[in-house]
Amino acid sequence: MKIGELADAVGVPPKTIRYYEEIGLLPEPARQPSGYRHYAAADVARLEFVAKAKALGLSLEEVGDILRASSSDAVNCDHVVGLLRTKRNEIDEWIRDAVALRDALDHTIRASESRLGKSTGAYQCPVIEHGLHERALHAEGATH
Amino acid sequence: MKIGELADAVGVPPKTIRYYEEIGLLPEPARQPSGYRHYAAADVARLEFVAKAKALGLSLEEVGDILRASSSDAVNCDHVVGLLRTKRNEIDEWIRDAVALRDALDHTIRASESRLGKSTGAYQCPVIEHGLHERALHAEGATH
DNA sequence: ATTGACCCTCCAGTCGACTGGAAGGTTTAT
DNA sequence: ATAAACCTTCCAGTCGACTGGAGGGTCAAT
Repeated sequence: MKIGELADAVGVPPKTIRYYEEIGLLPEPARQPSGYRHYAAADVARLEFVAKAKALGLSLEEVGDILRASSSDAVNCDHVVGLLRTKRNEIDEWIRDAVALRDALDHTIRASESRLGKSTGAYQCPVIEHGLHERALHAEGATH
Repeated sequence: MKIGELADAVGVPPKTIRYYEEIGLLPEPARQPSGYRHYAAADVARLEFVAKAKALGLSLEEVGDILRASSSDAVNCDHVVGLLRTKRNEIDEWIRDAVALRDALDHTIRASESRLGKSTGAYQCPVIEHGLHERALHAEGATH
């Protein structure tokens, strides 16, 4: 299988496949006499795994960790599960921040609507004068 | 007020303040004869606004939009509220994706725990063989 | 034989929000 | 007077995950 076929099979551009190889996510494939990369079924599986893990929100580095952890001879993969658990908790935290942020914006918007046009301060805009200033304090650390 | 004092007052490094000036978030300040930037109270307010809006999850570009919208002579700021509403909806979408992702990981983790050590396939790891593969389909588009 | 689609490598650029550092001028404190 | 701590500009680098393009080789079909 050539790189374009692998690309079509998995839905990942050839450039990206070469990039994954470069950063060590995919092993260096065999080469045809022409120099073309030659892939086998196992490569489809591995690339698919990368694509899916990425779709699940893991970074390429994390995917690499998992791949390295799981292709070591160990049958044990506590390591991998631990990684996933850590990731899960990170996402959970992120959700909490995002919910706080959304709620802060809701407040800001509602408050602003009832005050529209009644500005007095420097920015001529109640959103800025009243809205964000106070609510922002509750959403700190929500940047991500 | 010199840049370092403004920096201390708001908790933003001098470098970052110069950067904000460069990209137009802050106006060019007055200069002392020495060439040092000279800031007034209004600059503290504006920078604080930037910092807080950013903490609320807005990009610097979005902050710039708001600042431009609100410092135009219009008392009306439907524009700003509209911006916030759009942002709110975006965040809401993130949250839905993230929750789906977290739930997928929960499933994966629980399933893996009950299968630990019972691997048969190429990667010697049930997480990869059984876990991510199926669940990943439900989490597509969750990358952010 | 020639076109066009593919493949190769290598280098550079993108996005956002900074951050680091060099080389030099100024202010403040001792 | 001198050192430390500040300020100035400008240029380059960082992170992650690619993407674009130049310049060239190969393969399949007409």
